[in-house]
Amino acid sequence: MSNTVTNFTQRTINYEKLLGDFKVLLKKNNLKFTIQREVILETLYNSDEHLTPELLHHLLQDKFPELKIGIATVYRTLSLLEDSAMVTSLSFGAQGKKYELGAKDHHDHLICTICGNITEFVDEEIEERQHKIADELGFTMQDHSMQIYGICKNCKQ
Amino acid sequence: MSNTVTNFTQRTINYEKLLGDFKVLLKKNNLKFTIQREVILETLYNSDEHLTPELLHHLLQDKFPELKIGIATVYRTLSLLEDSAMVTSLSFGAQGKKYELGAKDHHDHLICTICGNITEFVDEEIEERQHKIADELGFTMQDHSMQIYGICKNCKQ
DNA sequence: CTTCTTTTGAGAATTATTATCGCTATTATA
DNA sequence: TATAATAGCGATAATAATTCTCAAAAGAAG
Ligand SMILES: [Mn+2]
Ligand SMILES: [Mn+2]
Ligand SMILES: [Zn+2]
Ligand SMILES: [Zn+2]
Repeated sequence: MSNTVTNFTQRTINYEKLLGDFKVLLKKNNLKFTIQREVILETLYNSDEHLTPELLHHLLQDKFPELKIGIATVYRTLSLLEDSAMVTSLSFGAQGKKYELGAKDHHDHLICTICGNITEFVDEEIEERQHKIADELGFTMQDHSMQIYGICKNCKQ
Repeated sequence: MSNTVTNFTQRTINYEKLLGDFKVLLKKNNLKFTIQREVILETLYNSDEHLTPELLHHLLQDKFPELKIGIATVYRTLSLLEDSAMVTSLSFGAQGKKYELGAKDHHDHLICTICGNITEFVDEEIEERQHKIADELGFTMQDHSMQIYGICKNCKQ
């Protein structure tokens, strides 16, 4: 059990709970609950992918054309959600960031350098070592991110 | 020994060797050995920091004002060096990349979220686990990067 | 409703990075 | 060393990603 690599695909929180948390957060900070913020949260929730702001914006335009959500609102809301730790971002070697809802359990990423696909995993041994290392070096650890780059099964053919 | 966290500060290659390698690399690819490429390599070698292209450009302007090195040359040369695996880059949550000479041994990073300082470390246990994980998931691992974010000793006061 | 405040979309501005181009420096070779 | 061929250079224009500005619209509270 302690040596296995686990793949996450399941959500660990339901949408109603998530939305409730979001509303509480907003109220606590004197922010308003807007339709834009709601549909952005919902769209993130319903996506299993890691989304760029641009891709998220396209999804929103497709699903909610009547709202005409602006790209600035997407950026603003992603920042808000990230600051509140409701989403996390992943920055790649090259350009841009990708966001995902943080309502999943913590995990790290295996990224195919050819097709760009991302496999998620978590390894308890590594998680433990990270804490030990931060302690030893006098850091109060807040977060960490780890990416393994390689060529996936498909791309090896 | 196998449970210790090691801090790297020393170089593992001397400059003459590095420069020789660079010249070989250039010749092999029909690229020319220019004074700009040389001083960029030298400046990277003499810096212990992780440099942004912009900061590197400033350093070059200070040390070699007569060359009037352009920012485009800095970007071009960093890309060349990265493609040739002579430097590696680190991309942060927010904006931009930072580069460092890859002539040091491989290591990961502990980054202070307040002052931005970077501590380097390597942990053999983690390195091993990373290989195992890639194998298990059918990836041919090419590289990896790991950052631990936290608050450093100084900033805790 | 009315008032007060926050948020929004559009588009301008900014920042980081890359592309273009005419001139210059390097390299190979005679 | 002189010459010719070619790659690299700096300046600057162009792009791409992100942030800012601002007037109008929407949400919260009473
Ligand atoms: Mn993920
Ligand atoms: Mn480093
Ligand atoms: Zn792939
Ligand atoms: Zn610090």
